[in-house]
Amino acid sequence: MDQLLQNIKIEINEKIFVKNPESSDLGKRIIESSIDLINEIGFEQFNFKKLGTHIGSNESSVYRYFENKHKLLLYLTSWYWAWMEYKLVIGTIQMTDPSKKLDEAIRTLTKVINADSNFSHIDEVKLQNIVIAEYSKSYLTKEVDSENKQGYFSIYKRLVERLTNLIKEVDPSYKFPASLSSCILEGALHQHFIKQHFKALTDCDDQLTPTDFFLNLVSSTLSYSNGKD
Amino acid sequence: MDQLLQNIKIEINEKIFVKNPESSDLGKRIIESSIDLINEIGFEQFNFKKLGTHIGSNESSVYRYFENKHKLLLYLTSWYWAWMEYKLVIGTIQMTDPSKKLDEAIRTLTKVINADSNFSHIDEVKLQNIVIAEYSKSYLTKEVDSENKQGYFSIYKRLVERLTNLIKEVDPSYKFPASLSSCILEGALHQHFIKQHFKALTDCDDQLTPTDFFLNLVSSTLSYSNGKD
DNA sequence: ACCAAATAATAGTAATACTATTAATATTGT
DNA sequence: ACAATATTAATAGTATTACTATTATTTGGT
Repeated sequence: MDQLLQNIKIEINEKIFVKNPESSDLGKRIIESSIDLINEIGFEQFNFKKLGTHIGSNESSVYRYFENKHKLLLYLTSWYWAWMEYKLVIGTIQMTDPSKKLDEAIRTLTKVINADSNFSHIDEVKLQNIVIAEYSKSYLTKEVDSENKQGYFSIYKRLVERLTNLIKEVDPSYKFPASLSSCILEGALHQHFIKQHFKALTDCDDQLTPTDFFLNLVSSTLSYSNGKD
Repeated sequence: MDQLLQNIKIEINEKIFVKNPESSDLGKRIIESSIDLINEIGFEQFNFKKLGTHIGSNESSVYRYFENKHKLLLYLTSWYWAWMEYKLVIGTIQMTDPSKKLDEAIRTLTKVINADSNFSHIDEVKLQNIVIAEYSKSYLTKEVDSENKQGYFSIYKRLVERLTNLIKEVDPSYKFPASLSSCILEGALHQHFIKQHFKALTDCDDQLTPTDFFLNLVSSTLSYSNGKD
């Protein structure tokens, strides 16, 4: 897959950035370093001055790429979800059995990224940790409706929709395909977070994973018309 | 229940506040007004200067009650979860059938608060909206582990645990009681949020509610040894 | 070598998140 | 009633943040 990914390009809504960070070396360093820094000190402590220092450049140079740190977070998380969507699509494209497709999709969307999945300048392991710890902050704002209208969350929404459709294919009679889909995506992030910080609130650890939990949940909730279960 | 609630007192971890807001009129006005203000302008835009103006008092007076706005959010959300726990306990105490108890618990924990549930100086409808929109921000921080150690999240954890135990009672063989419990509590907030802001990501609306979704999810996931289903 | 674009450096502003000090007001004990 | 004490309000000030504006310097293309 690494080779494949070398050649694809992840497209992010142009309104999210002032200047496309993919278009220059400095831009790429901004992305690379912001992932490092946010992962290390958290989104609240993170700012463009610290980022400037971190990349041996200047605060004002960062502002030529992103209006503010909120937009940068939207960029990073959009990139993550676009990458997830890509993995989901290529991982299930040749499958015909709906239940196997759904199974594979859930695995892709809920598992921990392993260190060697790296390509280009983006460290996906760190990026996933950022998404786990910070994604909610990108939409839990007073501006959510206007930003949603501008399409800032469209990649994530498309991904939820894809999973919803896979659920519908398996069980067209199920009443809550969209709710289940959003619950899996958001719930997986939450389970990953609490398995790190509130161990008593989950049964998941490195053996029994969030993937196991959601596979079990889905297989017992849906009526599989053909194939497995 | 309103009468009952008049007489109970919700106890919050003393480390969360500098001076107990329940101990004075100004303190109560701080709580009352902060709920109004955060609900209105959101947690990011909210600060103690605006709160001071709102209660016809001074910024520095607010600091005598809470170190910072993060602590105030911890106070408000702790109060909410304590109140939820209370409702859950008194709503299920006289029940004997585990599956009916669980059913009632899920209803209590996932439904929308209605306007007339008000008592004292706290507007529970607004407070629930705050919890839906802001609760995640109280623990998605770099300080989460140390604050957890200090017991700042103990009420919420106890509530998840209570629900976990109800799940275990219904189906002792189920492998993920804690994950399901945390998933319901956190997922309900999420479904309420997306039904307001990302309608395409959920099947829930005012007819088909998050409560319906989670009741269905739980009843199909657990094996009910006795009673319903 | 020269021009344009990109980047870096510097400075400055308004707002935020506080702290410290003092003044005014309420509450309590005798 | 009145002094002592606690509480609250007002004022001022600081460090940091989240930017904007201006100018200087570097870099790459022709």
